[in-house]
Amino acid sequence: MSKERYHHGELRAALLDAAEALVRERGVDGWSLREASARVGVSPSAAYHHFDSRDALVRTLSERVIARLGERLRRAAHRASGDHRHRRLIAYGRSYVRWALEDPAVARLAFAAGHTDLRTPISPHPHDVLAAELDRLVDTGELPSAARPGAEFVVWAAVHGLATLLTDGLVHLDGLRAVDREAERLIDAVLTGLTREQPPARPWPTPRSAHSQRLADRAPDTPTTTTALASKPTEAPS
Amino acid sequence: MSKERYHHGELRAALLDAAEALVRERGVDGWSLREASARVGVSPSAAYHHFDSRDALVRTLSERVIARLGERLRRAAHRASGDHRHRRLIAYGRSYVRWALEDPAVARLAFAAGHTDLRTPISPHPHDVLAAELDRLVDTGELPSAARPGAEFVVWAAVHGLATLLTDGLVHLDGLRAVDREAERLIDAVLTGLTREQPPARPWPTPRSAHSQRLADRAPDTPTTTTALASKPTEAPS
DNA sequence: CGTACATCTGAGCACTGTTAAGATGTACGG
DNA sequence: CCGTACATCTTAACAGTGCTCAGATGTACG
Repeated sequence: MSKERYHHGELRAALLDAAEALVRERGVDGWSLREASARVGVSPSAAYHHFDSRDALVRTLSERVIARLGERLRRAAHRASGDHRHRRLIAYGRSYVRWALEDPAVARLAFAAGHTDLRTPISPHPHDVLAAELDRLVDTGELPSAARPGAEFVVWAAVHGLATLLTDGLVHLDGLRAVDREAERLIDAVLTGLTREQPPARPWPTPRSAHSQRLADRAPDTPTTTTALASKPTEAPS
Repeated sequence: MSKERYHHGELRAALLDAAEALVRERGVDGWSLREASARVGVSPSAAYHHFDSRDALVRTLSERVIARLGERLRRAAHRASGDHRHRRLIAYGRSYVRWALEDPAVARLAFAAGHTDLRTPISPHPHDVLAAELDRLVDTGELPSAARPGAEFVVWAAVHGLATLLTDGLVHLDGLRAVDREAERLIDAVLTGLTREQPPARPWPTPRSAHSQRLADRAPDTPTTTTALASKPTEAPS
């Protein structure tokens, strides 16, 4: 399955793999389509039979990576143990940040601008996994349901921000332990903050379950929050 | 000061301006050095007498933009009024997010990877402005001093994360009002969370004033947090 | 076996960042 | 007022890029 000239093969997947490896090795922009093609053993123009453009290739890769992250986050939350109130979400946050740090270039590519097609659904999207966890928190009474609507974006912002600051080199923490602690502290702070939130009648669309705040079903009058890249409810990743 | 062939002129500044405009118009990567040179009325290679590479140009621009943001944030915090406990920091967060949304491409460029030289000091760095505000909060007794060390990174992560999610199109809020409310909610949650933080003896380097957590003075034993792009205490921007 | 079709190749276009050598204007001591 | 020194900018060229298009090549299937 290696030496053979591709033809009826998995050129598409092979190109994605090569591109991902190149991003990992040389950074988000330190590679060319030609290079990926060459690495796969194919002429530069072959790629254009599988992707409209280099950008399309990158977008597809981004989606694949995000879906993998989503799966990882879901598993992390489900496996979470301990006696901390917020253990599941702390696991979520820790896993998110660790993922970004393990592969900074790929992480950066995943969320880079323009890769969000709004229309393309992503399998277990990190946002949806988070929303599900928050719903669970409401069910167990650990989060007042009044605080639920939109809470996903508060938590996501916090986690995503820490990950971004770290991968972009704006903040540096020495060692994985320090990173874990920081993530934990952040999640804990945000969640207790949300829990004790004054209820000054925030005009949010009525509480909903996860996988809901989409472009489609926006509340008509109030300003509405929408997520790019929503997903079909549940689905195993490739 | 216009038609004249540059020579003894401000080519350097003019190139930065042209590049910034191009980024604004066509996105972080939708422009070339040659184009910026042409717009300024100069040959492509002229730029190389002022910058080592295109990347160096971008780095310099990034620093200029971050410094401008820092100044803006400082002003916003100082001007803050109202009776909310966290009004100054809410103003900070709101201003940060608004800035990012006003000019998404430029904001993205500002914090993009590799532009952080660790060595180059940035005039009023957003991090330092934030740290100063947190110190103030401790002084007025609104934040327990035990929660102070490292708090800057928690708050920064939250704010930066919201800004990033918005500029990268991962989350969409309809209207500036909604954005402001979200920023407010986020800051408020994080700060109350930090305030009520259980004191499980977090091993942080002893509390310090702002402008402190640098590469230089790290606590020797505990994992240490350092910021890229620190700054001289105070200084008017160009 | 031969035709239809997806798949890949080769050559080439306009463009990029970057370098080297040389032209050009500016400043300033005689 | 001249001439030399120097910073500044230009011209020409390099290798490499994304992308297109006409054609070669292999694969499947009647």
